[in-house]
Amino acid sequence: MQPVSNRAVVHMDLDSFFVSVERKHNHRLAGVPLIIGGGSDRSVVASCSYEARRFGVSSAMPMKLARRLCPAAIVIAGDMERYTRESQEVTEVIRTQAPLFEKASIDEFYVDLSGLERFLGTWKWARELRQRVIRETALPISFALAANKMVAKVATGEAKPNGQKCISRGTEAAFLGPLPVERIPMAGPKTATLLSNMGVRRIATLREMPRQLLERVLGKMGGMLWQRAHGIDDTPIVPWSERKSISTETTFEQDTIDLYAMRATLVDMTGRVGFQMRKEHKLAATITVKIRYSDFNTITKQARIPYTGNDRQLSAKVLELFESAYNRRLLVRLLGVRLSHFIHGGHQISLLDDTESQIKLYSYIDKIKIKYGSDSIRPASAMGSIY
DNA sequence: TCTGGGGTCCTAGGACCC
DNA sequence: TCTGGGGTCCTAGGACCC
Repeated sequence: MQPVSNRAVVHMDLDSFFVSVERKHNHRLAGVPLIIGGGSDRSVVASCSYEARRFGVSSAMPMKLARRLCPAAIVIAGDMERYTRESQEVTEVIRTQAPLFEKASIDEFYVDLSGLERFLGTWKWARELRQRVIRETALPISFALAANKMVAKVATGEAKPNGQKCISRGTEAAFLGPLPVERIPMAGPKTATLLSNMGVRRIATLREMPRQLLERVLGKMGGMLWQRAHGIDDTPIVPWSERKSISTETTFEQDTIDLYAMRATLVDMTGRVGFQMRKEHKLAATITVKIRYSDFNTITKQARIPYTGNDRQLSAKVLELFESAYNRRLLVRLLGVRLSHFIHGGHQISLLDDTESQIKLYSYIDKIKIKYGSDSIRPASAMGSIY
């Protein structure tokens, strides 16, 4: 017998969030095809309005192509700081109402209403929360209510834009059945192609597959897909989790073989991730350097280091990793730096390498960055950086 | 039409230890 | 003397999400 889930989960998703924020502040943008994305030739679409989608524009599409598909579209660079602020406002509205919620991304939330069903109507509660968000933030939002996160998320996708949906207990399989498999979260293009080659396109068909077969072909993912196809998902609502890595990447305007520029860019990026890490009172034990060549081949080189928050030590290791990884005499498209394996620690612990005066100097530099912005000060070695 | 940037999690092989 | 088996850590790569 199937264990009966008694959970009640609401998934809420702001409709084309970046577009909605822009329209909120400029009413002339209403009703027209609108694309948010970088101005560079190499950037991609971050968000687009439904009017633009009608021309075939979609998220993550190269801007070049998007402009060609919809030449009439208004293109806006976008302002992540503003989006983050507006997202925070929505979060606060939900916080005042929800007993337990998870912020899953800048525009997505899960609320756990398990156990409250006997005391209040969850559907009514969720509808009222949605109306409150719309009223207090002037941003359109959709939601779905279901027995678990996965079904709720899929249902929100079906409710969009500006809609709401309830999948009542026991009807999960019937709801999911006709949908294409890629509608299941975590079933991306690769998995969808693989399943399609096995003759599986709809979730109902996936459900008929022997679980062992899926596990053989897709490993852990296979078992999870099989469960999800049946509407089963027991992942909990997690209110907060500490981030496990800090990274940054730069795609050059034009591919380069200029070693001086590449090294300077790496030092500059290391300074930025290092600064962010210290702001969060973390120290890293792993550094990863990423190189993407012009042919899109991508390699990463990672190394364990003694816990540090020191830019000089981080940069030295980054450059060392780069030298050992950069072995093709080929144009480079992208460079990346990532810090991970953190421990909590407000100050330097690498006393062997850091004199007291150096520690003071570095904390002074960070204070300047906090006051005047992280670009206000940088080492001379990052001066050739091509931003 | 050549494909951003910031993340998470999984896999597989090798090193190393007992 | 030609060879165990389990556990854990590390590295590289890849799929996926927003």
